[in-house]
Formats: sequence, C-alpha cells, structure tokens
Amino acid sequence: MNDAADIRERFVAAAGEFTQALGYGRNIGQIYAHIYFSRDPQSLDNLTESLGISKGSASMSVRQLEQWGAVKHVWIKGERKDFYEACEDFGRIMRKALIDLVGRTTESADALLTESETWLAANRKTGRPPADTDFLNERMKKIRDFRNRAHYLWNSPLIRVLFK
Amino acid sequence: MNDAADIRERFVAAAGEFTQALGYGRNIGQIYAHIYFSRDPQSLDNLTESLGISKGSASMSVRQLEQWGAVKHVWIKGERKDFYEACEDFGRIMRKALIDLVGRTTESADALLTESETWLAANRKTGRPPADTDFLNERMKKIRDFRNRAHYLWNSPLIRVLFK
DNA sequence: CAAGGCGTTCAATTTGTATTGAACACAATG
DNA sequence: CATTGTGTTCAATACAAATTGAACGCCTTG
Repeated sequence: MNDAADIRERFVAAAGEFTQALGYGRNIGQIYAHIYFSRDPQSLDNLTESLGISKGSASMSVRQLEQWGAVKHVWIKGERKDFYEACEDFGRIMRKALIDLVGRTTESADALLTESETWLAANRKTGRPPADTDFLNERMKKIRDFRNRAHYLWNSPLIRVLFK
Repeated sequence: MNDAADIRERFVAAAGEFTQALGYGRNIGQIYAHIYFSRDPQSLDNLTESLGISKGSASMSVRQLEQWGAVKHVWIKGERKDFYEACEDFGRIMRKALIDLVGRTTESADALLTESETWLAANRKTGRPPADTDFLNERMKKIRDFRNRAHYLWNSPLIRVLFK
C-alpha cells in the first residue's frame, strides 16, 4: 500500500470479485467502486478509460446500478455527457440486488408450492389417495413452514431498520 | 398436475433453477430435491438414473450437499452402495451455502478494509496528507459502518432463532 | 489373489453468461 | 442539414464455470 490511488485500485478489484462471486459480472462491482471512490461524478468515458472496459458494457452496467439505486444520474451544466455519482445506501442496494438474484425463482417456486398443495388437498378428498400422499404432504408442509419463516424474516421490522 | 410423480419432478426442476440462479449448478438443487422427495434413502445410481446426470457429477454434488449438512449418509445392512437421505434443516443449510457463496470474498474484503484504514491513519500522522485523504477517510468510514451492521445482523439472535 | 462393484478424481468438453464492438438512433451544434 | 459527440443495442465472441466420462484406487467377495 503506497498511495491513495492504490486503495481505490484495490477496492475496485475487491468489489469486482465480490459481484462476480454473486453471479453478476466483474464490471458491475468495479464500476460501482470506481464511482464510489471518485470525488467528482464520472462519465461513461471515465469508466471505459479507467477500468479498461467497453463502452457497451459500461452503459449496461451503469443502467443496472441505477436500477438498484446504487448510482445516481447528475447533470453538469455545459456538459453533454451523462455523469453519475454513487449512492451510499448499501443496505437498500443489497436488498434490490438480492431480489433480482432470487426474486423470479422464488416467485415461481411459490406458485408451484401452492399449486401442489391444492392438488394434494383435492386428491385427498377423492378417496383414492396414492400411497405417497401422506409423505408428500408432510414434506411440503415443511417447505411451506420454511417459506413462511423466511418471508417473515425478510419483511421483519428489525431487518428493515438494521439493513436499511 | 396429474399425479404425485409430477410434483416431485416439478420440484426437482424448480430447485435446479434456484441453485443455478444462486451460482451453484443445476445438479445440486435437483439432487437435493430428488432425495428430499424420496421416501427411501437414495444411492448414486438412483441419482444418475432418475436425473440423467453423470456419476462424477452426482458424487461431487452429494459431497457438497453433505458439507452443507443438506444430506446425510446412511448405511443399509447388506448393501455396498452409499445411501443418502435429506436433512430438513433448511435454515442451517442456507446459512452454510451463503457463507460459501460470499465467505471468502468478504474475508479478503475485511482484510483490505482494515489494511486501508491503518495505512490512512498512519499517512495522516506523517503531516503530509494527500488532498484526497479526507475524502477517502469518509468513504471508508461508511463502508466500515455497513460492514459492522451487516456483521451484527448476521449474528443477531433473531436471525439465529428464525433462520435456524 | 483375481474379478467385479463402487466412489472418486480430473482433464476434456460443453454449456451458460459476461463482455465486446460495430452499427444505430438521437440530439446538439455550426 | 451535414457533422460531431453522445448513449444504446444486440449479434458475435470470449471467458468462466458446470458437467462429463474414462481412468484410477479401494474394498469386498469368491
């Protein structure tokens, strides 16, 4: 660690690895870190030059970050370029990124769960339940329980406060 | 939804998509779901046959699941194969999987953060602080705050109880 | 101790996805 | 209205990670 530029560089690398580990590419993390550690708002050109990434990627990534509320568009008078600065609301950002990550999947899983439950209930009433019905029922109940607890936790006031 | 086998099949597919979205392959989720919805302990051969995956993949995936405590090795007398049954402790499983997902990254990020902090502190004392020092300091403080809150949240009793 | 059954390993391959870059649309400017 | 400076799009590509399968080692059994 020799000078201030080193710090930024290493945080950029670390953030890149982090977002990559989460399944979003390296660029998103790097871009956010770069902007976060810049005193002035940054343009797409700044990003492509400093980070050595393509303009297309910069454009898409910035848009993604904007959607998560991680980055904010600012206008600078007399400038035609778009400039961005970092939002510091880490908790909210993580939240949105997480929803993006598992949102669709859990949604469809939810649908499958209720569909299965109703089918199973109906199938019981018919009077000719398959041999597995009880077993299935018990297993699905456990899933349902967990889903409910997780859902409750996710929306709990404590989480909202601490993880704001 | 026509019969009980349908349910299992669709849960297998859903679980596969879920683990894939999280960055672990499709197989891990499918295998767990298959075992979870099996009344009897399952062998590797069962898995390769039912799911149409290779023996190598089954072996590695099962080992991973075992490490997360998602699956338990059981012995059946007179059988030479290894059999596995599902653990239902979803919370604990998720916890371990999450640690695997972000553990290494956050660890090295932690190290980077403290290293940067000490460097910055030392650099202040030298009397010739770069122009950016204050800015850097403020930004790193925000990161530190978030890290501490996240850490506290992760280890909070509420999480431990609800997400057990 | 030979033979067959079983799980494991790892280099090769396949698959999925991030990234690129050329083409494009739009606005501002002269 | 041509030109220049922007950001966006998306098919092509490159890259990383998941998956395969043949080779291996270890038991067990006869």
